[in-house]
Amino acid sequence: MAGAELSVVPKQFTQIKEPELMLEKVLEEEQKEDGVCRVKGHPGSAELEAGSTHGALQANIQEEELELVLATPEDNEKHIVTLQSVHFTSEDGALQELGWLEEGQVGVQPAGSGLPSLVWLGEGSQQSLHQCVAISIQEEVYSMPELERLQFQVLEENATPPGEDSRSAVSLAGSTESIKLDTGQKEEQLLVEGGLSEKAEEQFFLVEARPGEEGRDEIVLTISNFTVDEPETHPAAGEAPVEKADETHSQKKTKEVKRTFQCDICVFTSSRMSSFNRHMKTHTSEKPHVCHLCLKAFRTVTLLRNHINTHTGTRPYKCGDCDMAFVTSGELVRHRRYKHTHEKPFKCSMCKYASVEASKLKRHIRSHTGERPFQCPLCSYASKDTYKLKRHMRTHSGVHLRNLHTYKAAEMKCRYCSATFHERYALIQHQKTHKNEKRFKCEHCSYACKQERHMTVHVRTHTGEKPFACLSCDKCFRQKQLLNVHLKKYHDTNFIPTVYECPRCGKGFSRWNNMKRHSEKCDSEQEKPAPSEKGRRVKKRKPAVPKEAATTRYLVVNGAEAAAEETALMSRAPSLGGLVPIDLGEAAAGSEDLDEDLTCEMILAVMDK
DNA sequence: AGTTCTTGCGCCCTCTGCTGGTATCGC
DNA sequence: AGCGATACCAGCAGAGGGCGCAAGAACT
Repeated sequence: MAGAELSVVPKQFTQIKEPELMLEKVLEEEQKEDGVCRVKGHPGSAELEAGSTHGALQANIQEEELELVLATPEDNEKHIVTLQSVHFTSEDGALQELGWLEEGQVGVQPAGSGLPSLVWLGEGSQQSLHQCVAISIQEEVYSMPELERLQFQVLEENATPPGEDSRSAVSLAGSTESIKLDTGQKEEQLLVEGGLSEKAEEQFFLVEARPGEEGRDEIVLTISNFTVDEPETHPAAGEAPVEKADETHSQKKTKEVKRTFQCDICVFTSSRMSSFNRHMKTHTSEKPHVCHLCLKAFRTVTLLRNHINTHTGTRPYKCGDCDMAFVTSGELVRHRRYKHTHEKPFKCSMCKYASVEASKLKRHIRSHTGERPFQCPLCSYASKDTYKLKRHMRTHSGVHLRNLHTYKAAEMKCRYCSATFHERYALIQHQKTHKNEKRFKCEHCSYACKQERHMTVHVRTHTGEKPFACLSCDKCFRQKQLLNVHLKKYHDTNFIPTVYECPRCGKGFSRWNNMKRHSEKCDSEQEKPAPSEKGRRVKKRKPAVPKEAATTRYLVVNGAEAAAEETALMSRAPSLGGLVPIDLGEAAAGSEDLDEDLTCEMILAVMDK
């Protein structure tokens, strides 16, 4: 922005911490015939001009007023303007002394005015199609938490109705999150005044608050015009901006005065009154549409109709290629993609994966990024989706047994039979009886198993089938995993076999249990065990990796609740050394929950500590 | 205002690979 | 009988398929 000169308190870009601090200034706009929008502002005297590939940008600052002139380009396409800031310096105090800044304000200050520039105007960034304003605020002026409520005055394009300022209120829920800044509250007021018709549309702004450059105590607010960020015209990262194919459409879009209906109860916003009204019903218990068959009530006719279809079995959308039928057309389309057309519109950019649904692609991408947003509250495990976490939580079920014993008023039905239960534990125990059913029985022997795949493998022991052949030698295997082990062991030159060494004699073994068995014998040969240890039953537990001196250490606490608390704490902080909390009192009482060898381990651990 | 299309979330399932424990086999 | 290797079994977790449903967006 060479040559730009402004000296003004540009309150059009003023942010005010609280509503009562809001400037009483109202922007005056003049709609000029040549499509130039003049915005009258505040004292100053300077003039800024900049050429732009999209059009001319002018900011005329005269005494007592600032005029920012946005000259539309020849093709009337909305040009892209980027305002970038420089930082408050130690001289911001001087600015306040000069009356340019009220305390807690951020002003726009032209470069080259002899005072430190606060914001300069730049032509459209080549990297972005967003119309945006970036403002940096020194943290001494605002801290992130203070940015809870800001008031912006935004220069509107010439379509803004005269007399309507575009001040917008925004609440920053999170200091580092992108949020929508909208004019909804203002419009709500205008609606009361009858100033806007319902057809008027909102203008979205995206406000991002983030810390500034490293080493600088600043906050950078970037205010982006949402309306120009059309997905169809938004270039992918790394691509040069492309001219909009439908300029008339985009121009219309950007020139419309938009508004938003914002829910006071949740974060919901909508551009349509009808959607807003429908949403608001979700916050009420009003369910005027009652099913005549079961008296269940619903908010909308459509929901009731879908519900009644579950009674009647009505599924109007029938698949032409199979017997499936669905309540909605969308379900049918999705079904056809899955089962018949195999159309997968959502393609992964990192691999060949494609999916029918966007959510599946989103889930898939986590396998590339390693993102695991779903953290287990009891251990370090984190999952990529909710179901896996839910499945994982079953492994903690023995710790949380008491939670399973709450009486539930609603009956819980067994998924395998017609039995019902009011206690979750009883249900789970019952379902286990189904789970342990060995439904798959061998035709050739008495072997039975729970899973079909195991039966498939077992049957091969009768047929002699070994479908997994090694390509490097003639060996064949009944199981793929055995082939894999073989390949690693005999044909993979990089394969380093795991060796478990006997801690007594150092002899190596390929399997931990063999080493363990050897070690016990080696132990008894080399040193006679103490009488107390002689009768000790060896507790079986999973060997740690590596297998060197895998001794479990116990943290002895007093009371079961304390033990549970410590367990939770330890699981969240593996760095604490993997201590296993255990209730000494319960152990001493000889609880059935603690076997004798565990007690011995515990005592050893106490001695160790 | 009603209807239809689209989107997103959640739930549950299967398939698969890996790993560990146990049983069995062969030397 | 002892020992090592192999076979078998089972559980957990990763990945993905398929569907139900609510709600937003678009259309009539």
